[in-house]
This record gives sequence, structure tokens and C-alpha cells, in this order.
Amino acid sequence: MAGVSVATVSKYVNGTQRFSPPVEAKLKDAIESLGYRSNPLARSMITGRTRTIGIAILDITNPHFTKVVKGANRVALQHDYTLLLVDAEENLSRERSLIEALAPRVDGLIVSSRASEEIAKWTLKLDKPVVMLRTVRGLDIPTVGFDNRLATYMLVRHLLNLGHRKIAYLGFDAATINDERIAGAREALAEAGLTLDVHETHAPTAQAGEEACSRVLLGPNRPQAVICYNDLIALGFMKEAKSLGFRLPQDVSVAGIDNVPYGEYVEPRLTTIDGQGERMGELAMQKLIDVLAGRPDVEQVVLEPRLVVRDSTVACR
Amino acid sequence: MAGVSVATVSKYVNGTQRFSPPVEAKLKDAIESLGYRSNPLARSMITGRTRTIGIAILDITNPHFTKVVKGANRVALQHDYTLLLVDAEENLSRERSLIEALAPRVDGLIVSSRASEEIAKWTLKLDKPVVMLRTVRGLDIPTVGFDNRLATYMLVRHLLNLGHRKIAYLGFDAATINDERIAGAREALAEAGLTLDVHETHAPTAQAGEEACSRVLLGPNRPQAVICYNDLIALGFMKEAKSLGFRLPQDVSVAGIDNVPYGEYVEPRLTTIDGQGERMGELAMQKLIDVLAGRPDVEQVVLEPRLVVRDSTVACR
DNA sequence: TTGAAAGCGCTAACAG
DNA sequence: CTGTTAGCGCTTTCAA
Repeated sequence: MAGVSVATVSKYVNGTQRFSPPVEAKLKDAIESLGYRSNPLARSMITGRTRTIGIAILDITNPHFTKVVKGANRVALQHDYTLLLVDAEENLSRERSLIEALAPRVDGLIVSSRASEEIAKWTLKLDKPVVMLRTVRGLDIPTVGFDNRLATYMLVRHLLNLGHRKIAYLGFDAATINDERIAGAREALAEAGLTLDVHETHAPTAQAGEEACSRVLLGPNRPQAVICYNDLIALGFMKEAKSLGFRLPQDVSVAGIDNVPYGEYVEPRLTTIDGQGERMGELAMQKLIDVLAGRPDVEQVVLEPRLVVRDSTVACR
Repeated sequence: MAGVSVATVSKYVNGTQRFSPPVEAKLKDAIESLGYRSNPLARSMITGRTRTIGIAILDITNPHFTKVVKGANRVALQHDYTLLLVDAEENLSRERSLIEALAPRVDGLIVSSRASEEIAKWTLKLDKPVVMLRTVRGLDIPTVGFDNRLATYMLVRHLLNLGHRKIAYLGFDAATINDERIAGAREALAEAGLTLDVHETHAPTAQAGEEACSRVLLGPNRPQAVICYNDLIALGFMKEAKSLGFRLPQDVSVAGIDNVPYGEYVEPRLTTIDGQGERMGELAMQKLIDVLAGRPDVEQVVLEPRLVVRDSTVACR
């Protein structure tokens, strides 16, 4: 319609080359009146680039992951990338096939998995750049992790400073980072000659926290303070504790990890460790984009915890 | 490698045709040892199908939208579709270009927008099936909406039954559904010969609810009960009200809409209207898949509100 | 039961 | 400055 070859159209549309004013004018008119839009699929097939990043997470319903997605999306948008979201719904067996199906349709992957080490290995065969949202040792891939050990270490120190001696941990044992969190808490307690009382839940959710509460508080050896695997568990735990007649925080101090927005709105306001979800997402996406732009990066970033003291932890009476 | 033509491979991989046992065996071996995976891009180019659904929402951080995505993802997974997520970050000007960029890479779209009517019109030109997450009048497109008018009507009736007479509404005026919610509340109040005191926030967030609180409670004509545009605003409102020295729910009843999970964990537990986010996502995705499977559908589903009475609304003293 | 060949819509060399 | 041409990796008639 513009009386030029397809090659000219291609170059014009992509801004690869400039043309004489009359030609450009005709091109512009034709494109406009035809409502022409280049087919990104055909484009991708030849360039090998999709301008899409896959992000695989365990549960979008968890505000921590929501924040990660938010952060990743923000920098993706800035660089004109789109997010292909895979929510494995906490279903680990499905995870691998989902990611494998995802890989060929994207330029790179951000993966937050429970089985990171294992996944990290086979993702390398996918032949796509991957950023893991979890520190992985011994592999040359970029990661954005979090110092889980330090997080609980700090939490315990905080509680020790408040005079607590009997400290329990309510974990989620299906998570690999659970061990790191236990280790950090144990380390801090050991320095004070104390031990950690460990309990587990079956899911990283408020519901699970509720269900575990009575087991922790009404069992033998009632703790003065409880550190939860994450804020959601803490939220559920606190709710149930109140139902059971405990006064919070006087009867038992509670702390979580992640700093989800809702910790501020419950009573007592939840003391927590900021997990920097958005920052994780942003950094991970930035790394991926760097790699895709030919700036190789195998750096293993470890985000540092920050204690957010609110009202759910008080001096032991 | 299997000594057959590409056509044979194609048919075998897609299960379009069966072959003689020896050939199939060779095919199987070759595919396995090569680790061959068909290129979905090339496939999509010829079939015109991407097995991807685009979902455009305003803010993944809002638990209501999170639920929608969750629901949509669940049925997408069941039907072997993937989600391409677009989070407009409440930025309406960006929304259109984002959706236009999204359209050619997906088989269909689920759109939750502030400017639904307008969007609905130009999405038709995208030449892709669209499901709007909002009732749109006068257009033959499938929608999954929510009876916003009835929602606030029910909430007001509930409050009237509790003896409240001075009822305020704390809205979010940038949302088109805000008007419907106001109308429903007004209708119920008018039947009792009462009027609605309307206030507005600048965002559908807890933060905005906090900021608006003093304006509502410390201004002239202090309400006995406040209905908020959504649960997040209600959460923020309640927190600030307590900071201001009000006892909840005795001094003021508060209700929200959406039934986000966290309404259960605050004190008093938030009375709300269930917005059925997951169900919306599921239905929308199901409709889209139906359309894509050649079962046309222009039905306009309207989900019915359900009142969830908890502790934040009590009899007016 | 299998294969040859024609494209899908585009980009990237290379020519002119 | 503009066009020709050769594919990208696949599916799909159609013929053998």
C-alpha cells in the first residue's frame, strides 16, 4: 500500500533505518490507515527474543510473593518487558514441567522455588538465563537471596534483650530455608546457653498458624516468645492465641518474617523482619535484563534483614 | 536422526497421526536422546494459537486482584494455558498501550480496568476474545461482574437493622464502580428516609484509609457507622480510628467490601461483603477458554454479594 | 503409512 | 536510500 518492499516496512517499523521524507510519510499513512501492527511472534522467531520474562513462584496469594512480582513487574515495564506468570500453587511436582513449558517462550526466568538447588541444576539445561530468588551455593548463576540465618538470629537477640528465655520457633518444614532460620535462632540462643523449642506447620499460611497455635501454647513447656516462619503464620497464631484466652503481647511475644503489609493492622502490631520482597523482585529482574543485554552477571546478592519492632514483642514479665 | 521427514515428526509430536511401530520407536528414541522440544513460537505462528491468556489488572498488591489472578490461573493450568500478567500499577494512561502490546501475544484477554466501558470498545478492535471483569452495558462481550449496588444496599440494611442512622461512605472516586456502591447505599437509606454522608479517598489502599479517617470521624456530623469502598481502606480506617482514641466497634461500626483474608485477623474482625475474587477469575478464564474452543459466549454473569458479618459492626448504642 | 512442498510474517544480509 | 532474497521452525494440504 505504501508502494515499498516489506524490508522497508520492517526497517521503518523497527526504527532500524531512516528513509526519505516522502517514503516515511507514505509508510506512516499506510500503517495508520491499515492499523498495521507487526506480529511479535514472527518477530520473535527470527530475532530469538520475546521481550518476555517468566516468573515462577509458589503462591501469588502470599503477600511476600505478591511484592516480589510487583517489584519485578516494575522494572520489567521500564525496560519494555512483559511478565509471564507461573504460580505452581505450592505443588512441587508440577513445578518442573511448568517451568520447562515456560522456558521456550521467554527470554529469561526468575524462579522462586522450594527445591532451589535441584532446580538450579536443570534450569541450566534450559539454555535460558535464570535468576534464582534464593542463595544457591556452588553454581555460577545469579541469585538474589536473603540472609535467613541472620534474620532469626536478630529476632532471637531482640527477644533475649527483652528478657525472654523460653523461645519457640514455629516453622514450615517443607521450605528449605526453614533450616537456615532454625540454625540462626539456635545460634543466638546457644550463645546465651539456651535451646530452641521447634514446632512445625504444614503450610506457610495464616490458617496453618491458627491450627498450630494450641499445640505450641498449651503443650508442655509453654514459651515466653514465639518466632514464626513468616508473618502469615504469625497472624494466624496471634488470632488463635487470643481466642485461647492469652493476652498478647503480655502472655506471649510473637514475631514473624517478611513484613507483609497486614502486620501493621492487627493488634498487637506484628514485630517482624523486613524481607524486602519488592527489592528482591526488582533486583532479580534487573539482573536478568543485564544478562540479556550482554552484561554477564553471576553475582550472588544477599539482602540483609532489617528488624521492624512493633507491639507484638515486649519485655518478658 | 530418526530417518523420517519433518512432517512425520510434527505429526508424531502433536499426536495428529499414528505411525508404524518401528517408526514411532525411532521417533521416540531420537526425541529423547536429542532432548527435542518443539518451538512453541514457530508453532504459534502457524496455528495462530499461543495457549496464553493475558490478564490485565490494576494492582497485584491488592488481595482482591490477587485472588482473581489465583482463580484465573487455576483454570488456565487445568486447560494447559499460561498467564501473561499485566499490572498497570493503577496507571490508567499506561493501561491502553500495555493491553495493546499484550493482545497480539495471547489468545484472549481478561481485563479488569477502571475505564471498562471505554476499554471494552477498543478491545473489540484487538480482534481477540476479551472477558471484562466488570458489567458493561450495551456491548456484546462476555463479562463477569459483581452486583456492587446490591452489596452496599445489603450493608446499609445490615447497619439499619443494628439501629444505625448516621451512616457514612468512604469511597474511592476514581473507580467507576464507586458510583454504583454509593447508589446502592443511598437507595437503602432513602427507603428509611435517611441520607448518606459521602467521603472520598485518593487510593484503594489501607494507607489511604488511614489518611481519610480523621476527616470522617472528627469532622462535623460524626457517623455511627462507616462503609468503606473496600477492605483495605477499612483496615486503614480502623487502625487510625483506634489511634484517635475511638473504641471499635462501640464508638463506630465499620464495614468493607471484598472479603480479603486479612479482615479476619484484625480486631475487631472486619464485617464485609464477599467479593468472590477467585470465583471471578475462574469464571472469566472458563468463559475465555469456552470462546477459544468455539463455544461462543456473550453472557454477562453478575456475581451476587454475600454478607460476612464479623465483629466490626454492632448494634448502635 | 510417509514425504514433499508451500507457506505463516517477519528480519538480516547483501545488492543495486 | 530502497529492494531482493533467504530463511526462522513449524504445520498442513496433497501426492505418492
